Amino acid sequence: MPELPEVQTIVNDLNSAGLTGCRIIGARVFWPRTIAEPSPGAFCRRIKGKQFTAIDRRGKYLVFPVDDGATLLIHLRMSGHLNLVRTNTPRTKHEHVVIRFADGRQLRFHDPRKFGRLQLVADPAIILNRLGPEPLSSGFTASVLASRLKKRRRLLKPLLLDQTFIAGLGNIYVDEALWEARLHPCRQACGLAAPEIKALHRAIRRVLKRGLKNLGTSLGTGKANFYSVSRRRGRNSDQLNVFRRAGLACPRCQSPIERIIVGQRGTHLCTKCQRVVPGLPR
DNA sequence: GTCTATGTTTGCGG
DNA sequence: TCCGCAAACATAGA
Repeated sequence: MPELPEVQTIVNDLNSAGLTGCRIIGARVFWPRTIAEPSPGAFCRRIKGKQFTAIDRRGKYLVFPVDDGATLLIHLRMSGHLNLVRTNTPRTKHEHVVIRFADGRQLRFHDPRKFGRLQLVADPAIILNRLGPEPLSSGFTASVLASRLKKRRRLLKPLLLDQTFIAGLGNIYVDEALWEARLHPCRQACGLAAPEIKALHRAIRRVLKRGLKNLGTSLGTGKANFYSVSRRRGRNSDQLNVFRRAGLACPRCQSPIERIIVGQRGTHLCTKCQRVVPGLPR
């Protein structure tokens, strides 16, 4: 669920809360598998007495450099949330890891589906360098995208979801970007014409910036939905043009949005605006 | 009550 | 290289 705009919103919230520089007085783990490395016991011992020197993001990872040189990486996967609460707040059912700070606050990792992971590593680059370019960085130009697309024969949808191709996109923003760029999710990456690549580049950046401006996308009322720190909702769902809108009118041409499966993922598109073979009727 | 789908990532087999 | 599938889980919605 949390994609780049949602993760960045959480990072911003944690920074506003002034979490960097707070002394960590201890940690507790209630679901061991949530700690990918080291062991839960070692994790608690090593983080105790330290502090975060910054809070950052790379792709969908939250990145917390620790003052002893290690780095805490958090990946929220499907249903992870972070709650920042006072010490005396009762622990809720799905809060699997609690990090206690000297100022009486706690950062709690809440994750009903238990897919999310925390890892404390010596060298985060080993993990983060695998990721593709940051789509909102200045280095991510249309020509960078073009040269990467040219080398790949895969379909656009699964390729854009591949974090080693481009970092931070998930199902929501890929569908939105492809609609915005008028590209069918089943187009082959190496088959795009130059103007189409430019349109895709613009669309990716536009939908991510819009998501960020709206503090992320929160859908419905479900518990497995995106909330920023301490359950604050984003309002980007109002801005979605196709995602979870099957049967509703395409905002551009009024024909109904369809939902198909591409690469085993639910995919939303307008088959009138987004043609597999451009120029030809579907 | 039962069944299905789910916004992520990884690893496997073909 | 690329694809499909399963697994890690809980919950919402039909």
